Amino acid sequence: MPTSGSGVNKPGAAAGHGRAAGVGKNKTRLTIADIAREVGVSPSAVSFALNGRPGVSEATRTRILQAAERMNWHPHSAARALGGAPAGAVGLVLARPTRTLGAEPFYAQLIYGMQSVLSARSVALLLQVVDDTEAELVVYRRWAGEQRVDGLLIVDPQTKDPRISVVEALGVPAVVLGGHGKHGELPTVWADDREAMLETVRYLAALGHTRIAHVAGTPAFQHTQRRIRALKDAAGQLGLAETQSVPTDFSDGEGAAVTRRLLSQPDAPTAIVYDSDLMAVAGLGVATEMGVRVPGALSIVSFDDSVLTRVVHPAITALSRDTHALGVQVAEALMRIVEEPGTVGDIKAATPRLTVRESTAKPGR
Amino acid sequence: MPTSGSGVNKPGAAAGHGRAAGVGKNKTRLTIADIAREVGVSPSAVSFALNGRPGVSEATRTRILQAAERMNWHPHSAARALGGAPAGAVGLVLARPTRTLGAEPFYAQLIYGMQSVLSARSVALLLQVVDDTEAELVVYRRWAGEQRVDGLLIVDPQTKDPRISVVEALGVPAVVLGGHGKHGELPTVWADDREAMLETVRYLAALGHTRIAHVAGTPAFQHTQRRIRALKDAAGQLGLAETQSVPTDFSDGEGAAVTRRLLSQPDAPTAIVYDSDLMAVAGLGVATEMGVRVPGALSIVSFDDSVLTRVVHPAITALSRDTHALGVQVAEALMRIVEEPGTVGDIKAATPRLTVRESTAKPGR
DNA sequence: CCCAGCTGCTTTAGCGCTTTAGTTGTTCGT
DNA sequence: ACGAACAACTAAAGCGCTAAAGCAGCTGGG
Repeated sequence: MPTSGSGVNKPGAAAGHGRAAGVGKNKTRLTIADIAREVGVSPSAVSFALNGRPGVSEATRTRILQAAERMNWHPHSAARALGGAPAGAVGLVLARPTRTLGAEPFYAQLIYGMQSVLSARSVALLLQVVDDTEAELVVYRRWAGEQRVDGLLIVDPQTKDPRISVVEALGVPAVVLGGHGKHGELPTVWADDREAMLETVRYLAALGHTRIAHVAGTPAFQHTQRRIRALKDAAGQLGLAETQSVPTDFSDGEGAAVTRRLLSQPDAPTAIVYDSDLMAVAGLGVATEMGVRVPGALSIVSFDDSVLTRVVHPAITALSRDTHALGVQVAEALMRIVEEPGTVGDIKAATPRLTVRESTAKPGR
Repeated sequence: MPTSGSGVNKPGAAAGHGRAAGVGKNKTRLTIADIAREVGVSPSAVSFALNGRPGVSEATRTRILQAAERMNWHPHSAARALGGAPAGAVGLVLARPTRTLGAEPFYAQLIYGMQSVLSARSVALLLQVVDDTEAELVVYRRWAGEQRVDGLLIVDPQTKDPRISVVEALGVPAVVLGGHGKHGELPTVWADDREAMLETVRYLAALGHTRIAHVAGTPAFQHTQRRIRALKDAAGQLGLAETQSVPTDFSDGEGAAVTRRLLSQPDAPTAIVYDSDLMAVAGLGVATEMGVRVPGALSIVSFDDSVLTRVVHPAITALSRDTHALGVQVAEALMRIVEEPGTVGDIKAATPRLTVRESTAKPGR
């Protein structure tokens, strides 16, 4: 039912209708007609002047601009959009189970980075948080139908991602954040997770670790798969026999539970790589609780960096990247594809670099 | 020729018209006119049917609704808005220094809670992150001028908050999150910070603490002031001589620095209350680093709760509240004030309750 | 048997802006 | 000196939708 809950709309309530000619002018919006009257020209002249198009003399243009400024006029976004202009907004949908959401500073930083590009162009960000991919698709369809957004950012690409084809079919320009390849025609901004994982494992191996575990994220995510594969490949190259990847749902609870299980094994790993900072911190907590000294008996690496990893003790070695800068890159790509579709290819963001802190050391007792 | 008056005006000339309408890709939006044509009625009949207003028979209404459904039609939000309908969006501006932003799960949870109300009504959330209050005002002015939002949520009210009067002047319905009183005519959703602080101090005093410190947030925030005052009052009532509040910028860095300073004093506090979970964790880190045992030699309480406090060791005693539920309350108030201005008064949210974990105990030696 | 009073539509107007097609008044080329 | 080219405007149409007004056809009270 496309119609049912149409926003805040409450047509019935408006029945009272005080538009009578009698009483003082009801609060009307300031329009270009007002400016036109003020300056003594036609509305179209005002439009020309405001949009920097030819058709008015410099003198008139200046007078119009000054009047608009003085009267504190702003274009009515709906009126512009109706004429075919872009909506002036891009959309971001976050599909995350409640618990984990918000624990990760990643999206907040990303959004902040995006804003520095968007707000410079006066483009708004429409944000929606939903429960699952199904709900996400509904939002995309609605936004597209309502012409609310000019572009979309799709995050956390999955291995078989239904969103790609839906968004492509809707014809809304979009950028995928997070993985290389397999996004239909949509360009992607991606970081080299594989290389990052390889670097991490090489480092741990160089320290002398052979039993390395990987507390992974949701297997449905492409980047999870890539990291798992990278670990396996690295293990092969370096001759590490006992590596393992354990999938989780990214929650601190599972991170803790898996860590407890790993550390209880007869041949417990001497190093654990966590796919998120929150899980790494939770893992550190478990180690402390079990009396496993970090980094003495266990080295810990987080695949994501943030205040979290710095604030705990010992501070956690992490793969850090400039999330703010990533947001800038993403937003720029998005603006580009909105303005000139087809001109944007895949963009490689900086590879996360290992920031060594206090949680990693030679394995020993 | 059902509707378009295209026959009236120089039919020949219309052929050469602007858009590449001539050949092939006729990428026109689906409009109610299309539905009207399909069903064999006028556009207004379609409008009536879709909006559930009288003026069409039930039979026709059904046919129209089915056609709309089948053709997957969605109302063009700009067209509706232009007619005077609400924009179908509410705005939230976060003014925060980069560093601290994102470290706090609070806003993510709040937004998630708001969405459960907003998305049920198909109202979008416009989010903007800015550097300071000045920039925030600019955004409000623009959004109001562009008629982009129907309502605003103002967070972190300050002691002398310039935003209140600006927003009131703009005439945009708004709700203030966070403090009681002094918001002009704007209603507020507030939690009883004072009571929460009193409860905390009473608890600590009951444990036997007399030297209690408070690592506060930014003094400009109303809630910071309220907490500082509450601590002072509690100290008076309970006869605690050496309490103190130290303002910070909410960052983990200052939280750590202040903690270090406090613990280095000759008569170091035996309990510290932190205004944010991030600072509490940072403080815990400093204590660990300085060899001050928690809770043995120092009790720690966080004024905000989240995964953060649970994930560290020892887990931190915190004032917890249901942020998601708060988001729901806020969004409901906002929707209400948008639809029926004047009917919303101040709303008191649940008082944060002390969740005792492992970081608090009797003061030790 | 006429018309007030419905019901169920259609027509028309208009929201604020952009855009295209005029319409002046000037200046220039020859 | 006279039309052409141009500059600087104005007029008007139209984007998709809602809402007020209009208008057929029917009903039923007098």
